[in-house]
Amino acid sequence: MSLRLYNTLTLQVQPFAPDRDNTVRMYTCGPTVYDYAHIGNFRTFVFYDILRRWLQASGFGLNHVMNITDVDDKIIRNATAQGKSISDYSAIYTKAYFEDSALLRLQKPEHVTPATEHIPEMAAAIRKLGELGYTYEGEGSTYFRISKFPEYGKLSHINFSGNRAGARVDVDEYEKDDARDFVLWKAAKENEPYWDTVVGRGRPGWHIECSVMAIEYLGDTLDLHAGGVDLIFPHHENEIAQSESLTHHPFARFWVHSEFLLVDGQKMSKSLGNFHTLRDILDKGFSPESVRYLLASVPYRKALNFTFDGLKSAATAIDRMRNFALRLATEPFDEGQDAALDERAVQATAAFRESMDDDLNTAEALAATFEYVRDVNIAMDRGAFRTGNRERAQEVLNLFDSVFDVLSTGADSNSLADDKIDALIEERKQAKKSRNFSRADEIRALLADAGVILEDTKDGVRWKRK
RNA sequence: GGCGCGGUAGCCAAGUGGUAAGGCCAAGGUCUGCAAAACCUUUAUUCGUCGGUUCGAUUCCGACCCGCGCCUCCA
Repeated sequence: MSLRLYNTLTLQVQPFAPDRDNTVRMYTCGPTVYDYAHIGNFRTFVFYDILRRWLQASGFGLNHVMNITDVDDKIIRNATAQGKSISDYSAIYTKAYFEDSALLRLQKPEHVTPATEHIPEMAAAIRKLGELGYTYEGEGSTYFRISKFPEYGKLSHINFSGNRAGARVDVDEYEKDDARDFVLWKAAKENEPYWDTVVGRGRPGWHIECSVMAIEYLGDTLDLHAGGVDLIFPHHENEIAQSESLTHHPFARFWVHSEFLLVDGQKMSKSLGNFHTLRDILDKGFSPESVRYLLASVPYRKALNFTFDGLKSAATAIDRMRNFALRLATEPFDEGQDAALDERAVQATAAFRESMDDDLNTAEALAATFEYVRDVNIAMDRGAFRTGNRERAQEVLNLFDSVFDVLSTGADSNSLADDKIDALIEERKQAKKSRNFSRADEIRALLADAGVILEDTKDGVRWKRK
């Protein structure tokens, strides 16, 4: 079987493949850079990364666009409060976002597109929508008239009949004809940043940036559009309305959405005191790999309950996997090749692939990997594992790590050079030989302080960095 | 009120109309100068509750209870 994904548009799991030339045209809703991204944001961003990696593992090329929302009410408010320009302000958090992303080993999309670098294109699109009769103006702002788009609600599966109200609902602090209508262009207000464009002086509404940048970089129809479930309505519904009114083509073939992250069973909020940024978590001594593993281990369509116990558990699980990788790399196995063990590796690979193909079932893929690790550990213990089995075993690990990417350590190998470590291990070996165990333990402790852990095995000493 | 999701061992969590993956934690054991690592054994006769369909349901249907999300900015 090949990759199947749950499509919010159809409410079904469907076979996924790009529409043409084997390249997936995908768009994901990126961060709004008004503050440090929190762990909930990263749940979704890690999901994008897992999706990217599995699309690549499935043999597809990738053309992935992610926006950076660098102009919005919160950015303006915070920048103003600090006496900064919005670009100076948002630059701080854009930079922080990419630092955090690198720590979490998130692959960078082929195109990262800041909204403020595409204002003229947005204005042009809004003007075109106006020419096509989809918009109206009020007090210098431009709105999208939902009543002109009969399919509105097809993504969120909301039936809007009888829900018209006609009341003027003040949502974006501007007046609208219909509660569902949304703002495409906001008229400049006192003391707010603005752009002079073909649709007047002001700034873009939120939704238009995604439509315009997606179409500019990827064409009228995307293969895949992703985001968090909270964006289904109204954001993605609005994107569809704008885009399809503009191009008269389906905007995206697949819509995939990641579920929410809860903290200690509750929605994360600053008032509950359960609001965590990645930085906060790392400051408590957890590794970025642990965070990545935890966020990736729960399938994306299930709500993920984040706890620090869960993080500890993730760290231990990673250790188990790393210990296995170390053993595979360093233990001197007997010559030969065990056919059954190679077969076991092939089977593990197939199980892993089948799980990931099944709507990215990471929990099951993990189980397939751990079962394999246990079986091979057993084989190693009883001497059945041979040098000739290394290659296939390594392939299993490589496949696992091509998705989860947690095996390599954070690499602060500046602490102690390898040859220094080897020298100390040699000294300890001599100490042990002369039964000077206190010196041997001293060396172990010394290395431990430097983040190096020694393991005595029947085949000699091996070491790893913590 | 409308729409949707979920309730599986101490915790996280997969899964199926045929009798419960995996990870973490805990206890005991093998190995070991010590410490690790690894392995073994033990830990849900049971899958929110109550009914129904069925030879058989955790898996299908209904009702109920509980938790959560969206409907307004939000990953």
